[in-house]
Amino acid sequence: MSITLAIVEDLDEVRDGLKNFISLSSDFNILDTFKTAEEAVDEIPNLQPDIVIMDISLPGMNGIECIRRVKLKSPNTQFMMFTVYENDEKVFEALKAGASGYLLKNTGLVQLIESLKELYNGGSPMSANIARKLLTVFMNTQKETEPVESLSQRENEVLQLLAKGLLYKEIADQLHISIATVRQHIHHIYEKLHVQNRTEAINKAFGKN
Amino acid sequence: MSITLAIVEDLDEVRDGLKNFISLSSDFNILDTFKTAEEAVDEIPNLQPDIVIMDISLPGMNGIECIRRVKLKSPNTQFMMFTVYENDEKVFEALKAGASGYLLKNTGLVQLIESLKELYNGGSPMSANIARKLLTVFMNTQKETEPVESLSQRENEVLQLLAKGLLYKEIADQLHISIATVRQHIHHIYEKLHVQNRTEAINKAFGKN
DNA sequence: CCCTTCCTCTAACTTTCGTTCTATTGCTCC
DNA sequence: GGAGCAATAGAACGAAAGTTAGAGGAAGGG
Repeated sequence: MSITLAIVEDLDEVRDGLKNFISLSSDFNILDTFKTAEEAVDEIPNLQPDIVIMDISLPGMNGIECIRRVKLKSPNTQFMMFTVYENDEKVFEALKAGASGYLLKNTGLVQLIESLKELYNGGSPMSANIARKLLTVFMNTQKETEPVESLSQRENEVLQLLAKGLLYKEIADQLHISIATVRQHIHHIYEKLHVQNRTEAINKAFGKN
Repeated sequence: MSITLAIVEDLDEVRDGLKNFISLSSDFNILDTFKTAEEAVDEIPNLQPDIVIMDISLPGMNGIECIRRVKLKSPNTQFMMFTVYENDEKVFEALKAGASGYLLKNTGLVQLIESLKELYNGGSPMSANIARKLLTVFMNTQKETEPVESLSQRENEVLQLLAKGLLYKEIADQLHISIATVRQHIHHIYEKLHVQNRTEAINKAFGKN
């Protein structure tokens, strides 16, 4: 019941170092290693490994695009990023592409072994710095709705019609009030929701984001 | 330059075990330990520790509520959850309350020491299972709405930005094209969707109504 | 090679949106 | 019996949105 692996890493020392160290453990079986994303995309679907250890910076196609392509033909394979990249863009792009683990290259080899097992068992091992980035995004999406002063009855009615895409004039006619009043209500709605226009108000009011 | 700590944990063996083990390291200075959240809420603000190790299940007030209250009066303190709870609700509640680290109690003490240092240095160490939960939420929030067919690739891109409430100018900047072109695309979008304005287009494209 | 589609752009509009200021009425709360 | 708020409204103005007409380049199919 050993865990099958593939490694994609262009630097010879790193690739060989990983291979040699991991091979010491009987829990793992390294099926193959690759120097380029292109080779990996061609071959990994034939191997269907449990886990691919993936670098980001590779000559030609990068590791993130490599994940996208391999994943299509090897859907049960999990990807462990192992890279020096720590900037938000790369991290989030890799995770969106389908990486389930993300370790920085300063991670110890013993820790890497442990993390591979955790990944195999359904966890998402990641360096603390990476996890913090993810947590920050989480906090931003989950942050409690700030004390938005609730809209008045009339303002809610206007908002409903506004969300349908009606013109101010149509809203005015439907509610039997003047356009000037509609403008007033809408202005208040925008103030209370802290937005600048119709679309933002709709998104905010009906939790789209 | 040792890291100051407080521990909130009701079980004597666990609390003492943590205290004794961590005390072996000169990197840490345990200021005090607490058996209940109530005591912690009263005393921790006076201590202003760098980190609080927090259990969730406590007699009386639970650890999550305890974080919320302590955080108000000790804003620079970071919270490391150390608990057996692994269900989504507790995990997310704790993170939302302000925990920056989350370790399950099966974590080794050596690993805990390491994680405390990472937390102090701005990371968010968390058990792989916890990170996976966070990653799952991330993936759900990041998935894009599927493209509306009949619209061209470019028109779909414009529509996505349009739906966020961006100004024409902002859309133009983001796509690196002129405002005039944005107008063209949007005009075509409206034609194809048989609508007259932004809001109707959004409703039609993303089956609101 | 022509035809079509897509993407890009200029230019000159009209219409609608959104802001700001002011003001009246009616209601409630203390 | 003010103080405060919700709803109403007019007026004037700048800022966006949306329309229309025309045109060129790139890509792909018949």
